[in-house]
Amino acid sequence: MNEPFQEQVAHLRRTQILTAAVTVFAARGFHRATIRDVAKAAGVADGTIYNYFPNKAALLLGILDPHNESEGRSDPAPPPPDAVDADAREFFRHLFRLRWSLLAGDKLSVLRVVLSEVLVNPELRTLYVERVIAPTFALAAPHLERLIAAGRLRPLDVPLTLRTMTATFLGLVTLRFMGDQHLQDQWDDVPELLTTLLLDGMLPRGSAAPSGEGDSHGTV
Amino acid sequence: MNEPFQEQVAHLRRTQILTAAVTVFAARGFHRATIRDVAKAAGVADGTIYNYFPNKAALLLGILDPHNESEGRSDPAPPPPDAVDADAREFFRHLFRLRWSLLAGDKLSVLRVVLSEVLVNPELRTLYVERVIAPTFALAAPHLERLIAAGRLRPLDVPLTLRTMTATFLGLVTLRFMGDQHLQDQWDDVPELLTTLLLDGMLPRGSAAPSGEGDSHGTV
Amino acid sequence: MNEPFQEQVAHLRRTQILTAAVTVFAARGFHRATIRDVAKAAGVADGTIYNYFPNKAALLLGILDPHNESEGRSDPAPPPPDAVDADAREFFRHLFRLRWSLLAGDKLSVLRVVLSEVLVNPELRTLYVERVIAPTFALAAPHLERLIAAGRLRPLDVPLTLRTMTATFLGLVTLRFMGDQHLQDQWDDVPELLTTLLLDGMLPRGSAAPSGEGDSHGTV
Amino acid sequence: MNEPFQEQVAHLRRTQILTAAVTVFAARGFHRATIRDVAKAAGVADGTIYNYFPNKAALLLGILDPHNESEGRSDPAPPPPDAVDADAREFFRHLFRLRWSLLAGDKLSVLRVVLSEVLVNPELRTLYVERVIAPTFALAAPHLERLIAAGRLRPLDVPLTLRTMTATFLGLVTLRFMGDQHLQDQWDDVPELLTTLLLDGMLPRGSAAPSGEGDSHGTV
DNA sequence: AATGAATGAGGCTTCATTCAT
DNA sequence: GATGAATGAAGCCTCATTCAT
Repeated sequence: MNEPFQEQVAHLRRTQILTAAVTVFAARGFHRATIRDVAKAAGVADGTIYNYFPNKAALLLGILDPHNESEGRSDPAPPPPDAVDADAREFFRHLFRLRWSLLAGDKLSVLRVVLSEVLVNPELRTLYVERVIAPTFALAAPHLERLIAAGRLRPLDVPLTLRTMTATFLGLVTLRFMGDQHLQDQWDDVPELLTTLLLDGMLPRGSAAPSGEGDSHGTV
Repeated sequence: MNEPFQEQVAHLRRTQILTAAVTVFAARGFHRATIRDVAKAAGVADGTIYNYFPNKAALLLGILDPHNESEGRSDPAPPPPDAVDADAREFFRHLFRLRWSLLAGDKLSVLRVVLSEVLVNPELRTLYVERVIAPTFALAAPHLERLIAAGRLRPLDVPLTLRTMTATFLGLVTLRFMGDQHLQDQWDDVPELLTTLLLDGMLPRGSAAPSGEGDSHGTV
Repeated sequence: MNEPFQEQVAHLRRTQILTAAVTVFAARGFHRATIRDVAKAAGVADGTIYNYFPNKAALLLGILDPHNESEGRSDPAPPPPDAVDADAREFFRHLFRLRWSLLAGDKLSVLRVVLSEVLVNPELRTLYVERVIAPTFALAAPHLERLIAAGRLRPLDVPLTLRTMTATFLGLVTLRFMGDQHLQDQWDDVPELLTTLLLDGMLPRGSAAPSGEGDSHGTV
Repeated sequence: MNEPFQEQVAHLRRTQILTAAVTVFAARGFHRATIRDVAKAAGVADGTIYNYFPNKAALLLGILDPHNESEGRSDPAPPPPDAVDADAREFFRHLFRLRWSLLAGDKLSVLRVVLSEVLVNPELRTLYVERVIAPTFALAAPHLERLIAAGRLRPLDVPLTLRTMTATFLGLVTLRFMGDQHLQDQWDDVPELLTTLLLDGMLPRGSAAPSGEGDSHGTV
């Protein structure tokens, strides 16, 4: 009866520390940030952190764990118009906008640090794939498949296409991290651009199809 | 008469150290790698490294400097079929394949470390943008513009499109670094996929155009 | 209630480290002494020192700071017979003896190191002048001036005379540091000698005055 | 026949290196100065220095060795009016002025470094005493003794008085090194001041003698 | 004898982690 | 559980010295 209370306190302390870690890591990067930095930002003593996390790396892992979300963000979020019925274009526009909107402020800074470390730290990498990448794929794949089945999309290699789309997101964020001015300026236009680009391609409307059979699309 | 010799020796030593750095950084990451690691891998004493580089970070910078390429690779490379005349599709296919082929073995490992550090190290970031990203854009932009002018591509926001394409590359590499099995298996199919995806989009051939004119999608 | 205790402990630790530093610096000199030496002498770990001092040089500065005196020595010290009324000779005798007595044991060893470093380290130099030299001048000047005003001393260039007197002290200490046997043997006679020398000069009593007019001393 | 030539070359090289060492040590201090600094200033390679000096410390020793004087300075110098006959005052005035004039520019800077190191380096200390201090005493003592014997000076403890005088010089230089403004401004007045102060003392002319017995000095 | 690249011991300092209070 | 001082391993870098050329 009392335990739940204790647990809640503990949970809050964990969250408090993780929040501080997010801030500090975002500001200084994982390696430059010290445990003391995090402790100060969290308003606790250095040692306290070790009551909740076995070591510094665990803070990074903790950040990735949705279980530790600071607020009970309704993660599922406004689910995309789960719609085969809807326009495919509308579906992707929603999807992209949603993803984009999730990348605000702190999230973006964290992503920078996580990406940086994920590239180089196998343990974190595994976790990141498990916790973030794989679920994303798992979530999106059925949609794609249904859209294809419904003929609203070309027959695509679903896994590879998903990866490409995800890659484009990751890459755009990366480029922005690198200080790209264009991206910074037109950041909010990106989802729209992506929608068009991915759905319609770069060729002029009405151009030849891939292996360009003259009539293949005339009938559509 | 003697100087050139000494210079060559020095250049070789530099290269020797950089090569070792590449290996070590690739294996352990920049932060986990110690100067001693690099020195050992290079077969020199710790101090020797500092005869050629002012500090550890300079090793990373050195890796980025094409001036330090181990072999005098004819960097210009087989220039893409500089062709408005050619098929746009052919152009991109070449471009993608070329870029892809440049990302072999060592290069890939280096990219991992560089990316990781670039995300978090402002100095390196600047250098990377200057040395790698910006030149890439500068090189590709005219091609895109000409293709658009020739009506072989839709009127696109060139800078943003370039960034998206680059981003997709970066992102795919990143995903592969994360151990993605699909990408690993089908790595060589990626250029072809990209060509199709970017040129034709995901919609079925003959589908509606971007902002849908009157009838084109009325049937949907 | 508890804080004062912690503070006291911290103060003690500081003192403990400074004391060790004094010993080690005195024995090995500042440059030859390592942080590890000091740490061992203080019975703490290397890192602990950095909880109390930002760097090695700060140890030296700390030594100069009277705030860190190991014992709460009643610094004001037996003030010299603040006496114009008293014999000028008596005044200086007291002054010299006092100064001399302050240069005992540890103090002397510290002075050696400090002097050595002060000569060459601008930062320390500034601090030393501020903390030690200037106060000494400020303290002594009024006395001299009063004695002169009272006609007990010749009209002297007070600042320059003060500097000369201080210089003589510094120089004697320096010579002793150089191992001079005579000084070592007659160390305790120095104050008396100085008193006589400075007050009466080296000329035989009754000799000509500076600009030596024949009769000026005939009356003596 | 050739050897003398070789020797001369070697001597010149030695001198060249020592001169550079003087400059560099004066500018950066002994510890902050590196062998490379000296080598560069001398226009030779690092290793060359070790053909002439066994180690870095030897450079400092070499500086003290009059054998290595850059130019054949007429060291004996305009010997003071070796004069019992002369006025004692004149003798000291000359002496002080001479010593003072020797402390110009480079010499002063070197003294700073040497003093600093002498205080802390036993080997150098010994050498300095042997080469500089002792000879000074040896040179001056007879003069003092003769002056005393001639009744031109009070009966003084010659060794101790000499040390005091030397000390005053050392100390004044030290104070100047510490940046004392007064000394810097009135540097050239110092010899005169010293002459007066040491000969006549600080008491007003005609004041009481040391332990002031009326007649005690009438007989001198 | 001159060179200067190579050496590698050693220094200062940082900081993740521990643990007595 | 919380604290934060203490710890000490480890890293980067300097630089006196050596030695092959």
